[in-house]
Amino acid sequence: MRQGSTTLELEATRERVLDAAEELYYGRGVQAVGMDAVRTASGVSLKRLYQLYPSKAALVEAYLRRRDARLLDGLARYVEAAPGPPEERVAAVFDWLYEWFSEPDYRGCAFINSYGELGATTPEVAAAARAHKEAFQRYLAGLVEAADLPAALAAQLALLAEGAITTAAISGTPEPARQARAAARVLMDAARGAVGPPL
Amino acid sequence: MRQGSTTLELEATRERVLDAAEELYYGRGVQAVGMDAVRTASGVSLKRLYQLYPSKAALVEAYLRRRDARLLDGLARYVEAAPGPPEERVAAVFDWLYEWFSEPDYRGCAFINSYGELGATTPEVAAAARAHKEAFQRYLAGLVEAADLPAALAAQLALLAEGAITTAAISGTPEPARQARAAARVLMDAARGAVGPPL
DNA sequence: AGGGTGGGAGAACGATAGTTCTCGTGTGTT
DNA sequence: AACACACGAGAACTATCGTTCTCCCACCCT
Repeated sequence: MRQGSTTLELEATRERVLDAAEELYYGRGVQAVGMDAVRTASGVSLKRLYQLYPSKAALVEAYLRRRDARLLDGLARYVEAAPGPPEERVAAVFDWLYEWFSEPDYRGCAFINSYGELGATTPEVAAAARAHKEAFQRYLAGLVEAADLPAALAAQLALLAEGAITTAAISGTPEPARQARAAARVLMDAARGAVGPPL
Repeated sequence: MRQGSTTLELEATRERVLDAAEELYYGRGVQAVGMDAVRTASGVSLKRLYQLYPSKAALVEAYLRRRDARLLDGLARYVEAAPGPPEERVAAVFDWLYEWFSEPDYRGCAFINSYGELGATTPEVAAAARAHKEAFQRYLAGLVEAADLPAALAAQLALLAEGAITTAAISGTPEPARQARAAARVLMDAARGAVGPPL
């Protein structure tokens, strides 16, 4: 424990590793990326890498955990900054999606991708995907409630968002965010028009 | 070309191989399944396997091609059998989804899963996913047009369906099909109410 | 009946990946 | 100044996988 081993530097190295891992895993898929690629991209030696994360599985878990937190934080910050009535905040979710889809390296939802790749063989990955989607739904449900809209609307809006996420990835255009936003507005208006039944 | 080599038997063996490959690839992910597992599951020797499909990539392509055809055929047959006005056929799409999601081994859309796993490294897989989703959208667009609904509705209904597909996979329940169906009906009603603008 | 051919089982081969080990070097401590 | 430790670079080890090869048996035709 001489030099470079302060807790702070350790944490900074962890971040560097996660930065590299995230870009590689998200961009190419988890299985397609070896530990050596993470080492090269991060500039952290294999030895230190395995000190920080005792196995690739642990690194993958950390990648998903951080991505979950960052995505939801980013969404919340974006929505919080959106002006207008609560209903407008719900619509802002889809604007956020549009910006996300427009990023040049957009390749869909890391959790859905990981689920398809590893969900069947690695229960932790399946659990991470479930947790992430549940957290997203909870957040949406909060917005829906704040807008005084029926609770059942949240699940429907989530479906639109999820559909937009995969459709944008596969088709390669951010347009699905717009279509989802328009559909969301129709659903909200309809729910407003008749508060009780139409679900 | 003696025995067992008639074109018919060849085709039957191909189907056996594809049956095994489909179950394994869909259930565990493509990368997680080796050629040896396909050989064991199908009972077809490695030599014959490589005669029928010259590489794993070729087998994967055949798997996706057949799955594409079967899914869309199954959907079309289901919808065609649905009684009622054209609008009811659109709703039937979501009933079909519900049945699909209820299958015990349901694990989401093979194309989305393959895209997440291999789309970045294997352009053929990305293309297959795109083609499949486009075909699905085209089919939906046909139903929407037959129901005299605005064309833009098709994309929105597709988003609901896609969202339901991944949400049902990750959450493990078929409920998203119901929620999507309800939302679809609201969208259709709204489009009917005001034929031109609300898109 | 006998030989040649097709086919099956599984070994073999080369590549890749996850993980660990070795070696050399530089640095802080005594 | 010398030692001890930590670290980086990369080899090494093991397992797995895609693909091919070898060996052998059984069958069909003459």
